[in-house]
Amino acid sequence: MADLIKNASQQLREIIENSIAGLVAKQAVPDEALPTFNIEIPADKSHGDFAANTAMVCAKAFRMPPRKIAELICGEINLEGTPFYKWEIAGPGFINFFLSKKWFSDVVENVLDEGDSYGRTNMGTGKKILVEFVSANPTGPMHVGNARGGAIGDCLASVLDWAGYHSEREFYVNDAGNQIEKFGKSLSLRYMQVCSDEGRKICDEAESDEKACQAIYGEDGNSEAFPMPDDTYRGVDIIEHAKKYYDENGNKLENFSEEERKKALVEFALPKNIAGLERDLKKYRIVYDTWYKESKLHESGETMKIVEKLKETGHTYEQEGAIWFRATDFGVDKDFVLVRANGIPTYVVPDIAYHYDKLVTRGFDKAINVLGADHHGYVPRLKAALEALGVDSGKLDVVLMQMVRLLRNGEVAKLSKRSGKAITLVTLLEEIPIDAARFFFNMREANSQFEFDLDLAVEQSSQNPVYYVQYAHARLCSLITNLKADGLADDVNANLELLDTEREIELIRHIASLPTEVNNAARTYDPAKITKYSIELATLFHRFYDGCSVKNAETEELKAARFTLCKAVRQTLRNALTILKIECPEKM
RNA sequence: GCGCCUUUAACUCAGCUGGAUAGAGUAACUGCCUUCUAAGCAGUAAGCCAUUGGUUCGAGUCCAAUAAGGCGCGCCA
Repeated sequence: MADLIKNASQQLREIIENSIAGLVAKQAVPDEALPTFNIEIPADKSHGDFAANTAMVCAKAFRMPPRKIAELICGEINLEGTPFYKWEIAGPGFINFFLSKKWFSDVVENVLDEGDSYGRTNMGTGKKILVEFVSANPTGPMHVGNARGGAIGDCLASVLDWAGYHSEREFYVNDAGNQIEKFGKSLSLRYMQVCSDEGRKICDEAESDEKACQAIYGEDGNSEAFPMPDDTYRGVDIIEHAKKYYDENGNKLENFSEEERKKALVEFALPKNIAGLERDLKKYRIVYDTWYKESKLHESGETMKIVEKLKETGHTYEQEGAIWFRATDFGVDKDFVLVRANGIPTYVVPDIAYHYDKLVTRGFDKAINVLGADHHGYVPRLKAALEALGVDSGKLDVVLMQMVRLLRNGEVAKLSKRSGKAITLVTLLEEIPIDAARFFFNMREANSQFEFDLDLAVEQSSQNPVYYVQYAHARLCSLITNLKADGLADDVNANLELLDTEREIELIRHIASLPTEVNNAARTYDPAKITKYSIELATLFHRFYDGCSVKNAETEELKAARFTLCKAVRQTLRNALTILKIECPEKM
């Protein structure tokens, strides 16, 4: 798990600190506390591989001009035995350092040594993080927002894993509460329609089940043959469930009480829906460690226990028959209701119990929720309640994602091209490749509203970044295969210090930064950084390919060195794409 | 009304804890295939980093105000 960039940067810091200590000992500079200075990677490569702003931040404390300080520091430096071969004072007082050829050669070797685990770091020191994402309502199909949340959450969990955390994926199943009531009511009404003479007539006249649903739903999908009240789900999927139940069990529920009928239909349809969510997400390459059911919290009594616990904290009160939580005690602008006047808790209560379970009962060091931005108002409430319960609310982090707008022909697309129905996760994946979906949803950071160009995602051209990256991989594979066929041994012993043209150096430098980038992505909860990394790596490789022939290299030694570099590039690209769960085609 | 997010090239977006001349991809224009995959590469052009103040050696980055856009403020989830 070597991170050569981090190592070099740390060594550099020590070199500078030692140098200043030497100056202090000689009384060349005042014995002041050393201000914190930065070691950064300059954007402009002519400024070296690392730059230190030490001289500038010390100007005040040392009461000397920055360049003078820089000269003193450099006078004390001995680079022998370090990864650097020279320093240089530049600009207002930056000290720039240049990495030696040996260092670049070590990078390539290191990648090949570490293989499939190159890029992994131990930043997380095994801390347990639970990533909850999608958690779509099981009463209906997943929408495009869930598709984005799925890609982001899944890759985030993956990035955290690579950064040395123990990450788990979880789906919170809202299989209780009001929306399940609504689900039952909708199913019940649809079932009664199917049982009715008129409804069955419509079904019988239709040629297929799908047509039957369409007929009940209405020709244009809007005006329904049987109008449904406002507080019901009107999707075709509800009709399908009702009809399926009727086909399998007949009209036996017709004379049941409304409650019993709802119960039977929910028990029939809900598991099918949940299984459907699992199946569809799996197709999207998302596999959860846990499917956590809300109903479990009710059955075990945890929900009501949380209310009691909150009461004990003294931060609750009763008003108009309802139990309120005094969130204003925790800096939230409004109090909120925990238990309604009718005795039924609001959705927040099981949510509090659920997060208490994550952080206390199950002992995760961190819980991350990937949520739609429309839920942002709810986060401070949840945190306030956790604080009241003595849980450090800093352990709960939320990644908010903005809405996605799908574009087709430059216009906002609402309906699926194939089915003509609203675009769901499933219909989206029928329209565009899974690689493209996962890649595109991870091209932008979560907290930016973005436009998803459907035409571009299916396009098989250079304009489509996912193909651009995959093409680089295929090119590498073909190149490596050809060279092997040409007689190059897979384990050829190459002098990698021969790789010294600008394109080669740039490529190696970028290869070296994968561990750093993994850490950055984990620290900022932003897997899009890995997507960008892979695009950049592809660009640098294509540039290398164009400028440095491997097959026709000037010497056999150089050929072997470039061949080895190509293997390292392929390994690095594979690892980046593996984090994102994007396929690495060997041929295109 | 209160709160959160956003504002960088014609378009879509990067810009890590403040650093040197603000970057990429599209679109536009110009070149490069008898040579390892042209699904590629090189080049040109394109900017008052929304506006105004402040903090300091130094601001796209931090703070405040303003403007425009998105979202949230239920005994809905």
